[in-house]
Amino acid sequence: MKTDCGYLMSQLQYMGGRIFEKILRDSGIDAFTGAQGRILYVLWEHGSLTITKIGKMTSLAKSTLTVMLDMMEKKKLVRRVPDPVNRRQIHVQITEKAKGYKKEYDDISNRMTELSYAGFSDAEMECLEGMLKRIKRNLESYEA
Amino acid sequence: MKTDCGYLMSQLQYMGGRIFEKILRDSGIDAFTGAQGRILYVLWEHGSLTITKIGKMTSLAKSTLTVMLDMMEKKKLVRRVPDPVNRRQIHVQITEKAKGYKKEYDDISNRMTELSYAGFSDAEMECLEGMLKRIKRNLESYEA
DNA sequence: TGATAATAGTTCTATTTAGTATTATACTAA
DNA sequence: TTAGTATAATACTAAATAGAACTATTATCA
Repeated sequence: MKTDCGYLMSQLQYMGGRIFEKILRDSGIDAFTGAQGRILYVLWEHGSLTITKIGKMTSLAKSTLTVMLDMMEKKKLVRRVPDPVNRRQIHVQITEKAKGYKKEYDDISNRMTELSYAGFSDAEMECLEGMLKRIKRNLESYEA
Repeated sequence: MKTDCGYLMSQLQYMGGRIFEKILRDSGIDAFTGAQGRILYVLWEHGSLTITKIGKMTSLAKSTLTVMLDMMEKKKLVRRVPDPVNRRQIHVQITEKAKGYKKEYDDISNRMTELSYAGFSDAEMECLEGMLKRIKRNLESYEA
């Protein structure tokens, strides 16, 4: 079947990204960007993770993360701690400073959600989320 | 309602982008990239468009398009033609060379669709597409 | 054990994306 | 008609993203 879903999702990504960055800045947050927020998102949840795990959870490539984490370390949002046992691994720890931004970020995420899914019923949102998860599984099994 | 749809869509974007680029390269196409393909997509349809219109159709910022079109012009995929009447406007024309890639691109798009939406019924795809369009309208009315 | 493979991260390079400021042109209204 | 505003595109800067090649470490197994 012919569909434009892929194209539509790109567009939502561009627009949504611009809007999110703007709301962040309008809220006076200059400590981190939207992209950095997506990495913090998994660290707010887990506190400390290896880079490989962050890659799995965010779906970002590892070379992307090296760069992002460099920046975030410079801004004291995260800390790299080598694993004493497996010396190949680096644990990325979230700092107290970054923990302090969680609430504000959640508020902005919620605003973004309200704005994006205006007019959606709960059932529709669940339906959408379910389908996105299925697509994710499809892509993951292809990439693997 | 709490949802992860935004986060999920970012992830699909990252994974899907990597996969698409890889399929492009594995298909022997090095004349353009996935991002450039999204711009060609609207030009294959319309032949010639002003930069502002390409921005509207792709949802890309105009400063993004200046750079992308520079590259695509260098690769002879498009041509910039000033409007003789309104001298502020530039018409971006697709070249014969770029037209020749349409079929291959469509084939790859179709493969990407099959892979992404494996297990989806036609009704589900239409449902998804409808919801994405609604989100797009919501974001557009916010950005305006 | 020692060779080889696998894993974890980084570096380097190139592309993509967008905000802000700027230039040039067109439109509008006093 | 000209002053002010809106529109169209570019220039400049900075960040985000990923592939390929690399280093270092750990695991495997003949």
